[in-house]
Amino acid sequence: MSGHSLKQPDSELTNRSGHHVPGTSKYEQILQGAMRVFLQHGYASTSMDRVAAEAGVSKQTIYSHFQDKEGLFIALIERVTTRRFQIEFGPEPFHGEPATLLRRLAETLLSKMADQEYIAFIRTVIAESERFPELAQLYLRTVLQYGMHGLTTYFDSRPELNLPDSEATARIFFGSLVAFVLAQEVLHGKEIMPMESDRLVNSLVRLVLGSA
Amino acid sequence: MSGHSLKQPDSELTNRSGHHVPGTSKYEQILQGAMRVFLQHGYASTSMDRVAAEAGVSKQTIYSHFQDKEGLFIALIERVTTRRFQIEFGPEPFHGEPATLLRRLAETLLSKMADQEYIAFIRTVIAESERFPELAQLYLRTVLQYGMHGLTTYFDSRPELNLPDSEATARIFFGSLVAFVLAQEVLHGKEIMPMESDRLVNSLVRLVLGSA
DNA sequence: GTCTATATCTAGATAGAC
DNA sequence: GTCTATCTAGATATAGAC
Repeated sequence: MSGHSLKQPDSELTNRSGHHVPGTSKYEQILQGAMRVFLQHGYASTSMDRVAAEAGVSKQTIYSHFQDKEGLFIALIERVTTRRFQIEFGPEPFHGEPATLLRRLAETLLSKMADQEYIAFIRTVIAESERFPELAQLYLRTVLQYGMHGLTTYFDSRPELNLPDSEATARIFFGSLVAFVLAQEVLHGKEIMPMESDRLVNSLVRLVLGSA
Repeated sequence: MSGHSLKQPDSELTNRSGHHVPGTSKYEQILQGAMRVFLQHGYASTSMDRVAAEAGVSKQTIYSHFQDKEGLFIALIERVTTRRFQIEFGPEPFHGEPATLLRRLAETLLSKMADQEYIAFIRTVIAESERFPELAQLYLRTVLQYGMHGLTTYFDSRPELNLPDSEATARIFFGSLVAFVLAQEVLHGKEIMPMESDRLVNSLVRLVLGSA
């Protein structure tokens, strides 16, 4: 809650205290351990002792690389957001015929988000979005905005689709998919109200193309 | 994590230990205090001391009404899910012309979810969905399933809408709205990628009606 | 049933040897 | 930079008086 801030410029080679850091084996080890523990139990329920044990280092080693628990958590979520869980839609994701493109986009997104680690990651970002609002916004910028921009631009290049508001339509497209994963996976809805993701994708593609 | 389970039958008049309970002033007081603290700070970061202070009772009084911290949290979320945050769509929510009905439904949902307490509530349910999966499912059943059933049935009664999959379409409808609130409010997206909710509603209504 | 006081444990963070 | 050992605060839960 204190003086932590998101680093953009120097994030790869040094941390705020100056002693550098990544590339170092221990540093990576700590982040790996921290990822498992934080994503599984959440910020507050994770102890530094547990992180140390999971990472196979001593607690003091963690504190020599990171300022405190908050600093470690921020570094972890930053890393994981901008690298591991950056959603790549593949090469030339926003080219092709509308029906093919939309279906491919939807299926790619759903398959990337189907991973258990990704589920835990989303849950954690949402859970800590009040304590760490900048991390939530980083997630939105990194993951959502790229897709939004690409799809909006694509819609704009296809006036024959007859979409009155391409940006709002892109929101509906991604929003439906994210909400589906949220309900089915994060909130354990698939056990009590199952639905094949194909049905969602089919209807979604058809709705968007329906105005043409 | 232990022997707690969701009570369905006796939830209103007794708790598991048998000494009954609601109606009691202290009991309500505790739940009120617990709501403020738990929804603001999350489960793990909330201390029983803080709940006691916020509720204006002693800690031991809490333990005489609730088995432990988990029991209190479960009772709280159950109560709040089934009463305070049950989304009512008003009288005869699923009657009328499609365009009017869909718009009214969307606007009702968005306005109910715009409340700060509701935002905090959703965040908490998602945050604790791994520790308390039954609470997440209770939320889905209570809030989502009612709307899903109503809208799906309505779609089925309107074959002229030409919707190939009414259930999937209802998912898209509610999903878009929930995801919008999640991005804009919970994840603080409105500061970095603002969008008027009217634009979403307009496009959503038009998409659904577009196949007709 | 309700309070004050307390037992017990575990957390984050640091000291000091190597 | 890395470890073991430790300090101190705050947590859950309980004991015992009224």
